[in-house]
Amino acid sequence: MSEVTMRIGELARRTGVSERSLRYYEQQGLISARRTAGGHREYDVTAVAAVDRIQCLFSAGLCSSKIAELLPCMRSKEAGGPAPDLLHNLAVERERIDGMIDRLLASRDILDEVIDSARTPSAAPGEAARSR
DNA sequence: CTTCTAACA
DNA sequence: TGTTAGCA
Repeated sequence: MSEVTMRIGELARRTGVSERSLRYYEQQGLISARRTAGGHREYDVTAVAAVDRIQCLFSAGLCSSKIAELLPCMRSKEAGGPAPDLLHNLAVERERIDGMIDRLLASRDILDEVIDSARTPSAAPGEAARSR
């Protein structure tokens, strides 16, 4: 079976994130890794899920600094609760993501229009009706 | 061969 | 980010 720890090469392979990016994540304080006697980064299996979540947040448009603030709030309940303005930032990000979702749905509708018309030669979408 | 850091044809 | 250099 797979070991409980892995080095950067395997974490990169398992997450699809480049080793370069993994080291960058660490510089930004997004992930942590202990070092072997030789100075090589050593990750435990939970790092895979951690990197996946970071990627998820990055793809949603959050910058590394926001992600860095957000992550610690997931591990355990901060003594005193999440920072006051952090909560505000997250609400703003949430609204932005809602906007992205709307645009994605609209984009999908446009693709569906083309896909559907290709299946049914009946009508032509938009004005692109030059089907040779 | 793999990883590390630092830096840029 | 990629990629490369020079080590360990």
